[in-house]
Amino acid sequence: MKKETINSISTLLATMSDKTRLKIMLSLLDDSRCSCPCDNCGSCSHLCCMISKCVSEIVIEVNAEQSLVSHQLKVLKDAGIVESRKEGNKMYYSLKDGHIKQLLRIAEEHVEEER
Amino acid sequence: MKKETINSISTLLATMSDKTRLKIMLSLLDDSRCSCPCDNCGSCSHLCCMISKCVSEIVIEVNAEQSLVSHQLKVLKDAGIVESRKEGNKMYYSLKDGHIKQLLRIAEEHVEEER
DNA sequence: GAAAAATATGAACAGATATTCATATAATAA
DNA sequence: TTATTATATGAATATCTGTTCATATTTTTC
Repeated sequence: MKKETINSISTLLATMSDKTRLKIMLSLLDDSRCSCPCDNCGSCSHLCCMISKCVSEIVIEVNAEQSLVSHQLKVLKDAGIVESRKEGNKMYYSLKDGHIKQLLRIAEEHVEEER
Repeated sequence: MKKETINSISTLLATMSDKTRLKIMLSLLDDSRCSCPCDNCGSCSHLCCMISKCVSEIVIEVNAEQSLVSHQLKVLKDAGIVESRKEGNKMYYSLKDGHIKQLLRIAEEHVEEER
């Protein structure tokens, strides 16, 4: 495997491992609002199941300071994990692709089986 | 999601994100010696595809100091990512389950698509 | 235009951890 | 028994980074 690939995987996993960022990602794949017809929303990786939330919503859900959430959203965006769109003075963030969802699901499976 | 689960996922991903440990894990899922009949060894998560290598083999493959490899193998073992068995004065390590293989494969897919 | 709301950013600090060096332990060989 | 090989471990250091605080920027509302 190429050195560059190893570096990228390392960065991806390190970025995903922080607790604050983990909570942010999990709040972005919460499918409570999802209307995806796949009947499998909890575990699928369809982009249509990716919801978007503005910063202040995320701040409430992860129960962290606004500046911290903004800092970490920037880290997630720079890592290519989330994307954003502006609407008025609000900024909406969402997971960028289904791989993140898959990674989180498998990681959860793993730790659940470990106990 | 439970706080404890989030903590465990965080620890798992942080443990996997270190470059030295990543190289160790990748060397343990290298399937060049695998004789699995599944015809899908590169991407399957069968335990029969998990090979085991002794410390000195790993040291050569990841090109790191012996003490560093031993330190990181301990971290991986404590995290439940690898398991070990002793044979004479050699210690053989292998990946503990298929989830790690899946996580690495999806992470690799993700970073390859990003470029 | 001024105030308020929403978000971003810079600097500083504290805590964590990867790496190295030296050395210890354990098993094998001579 | 002594030497050698294989692995593990403890301590120290240096680097990295998550968090906080203060403040800046941008948009909306009054």
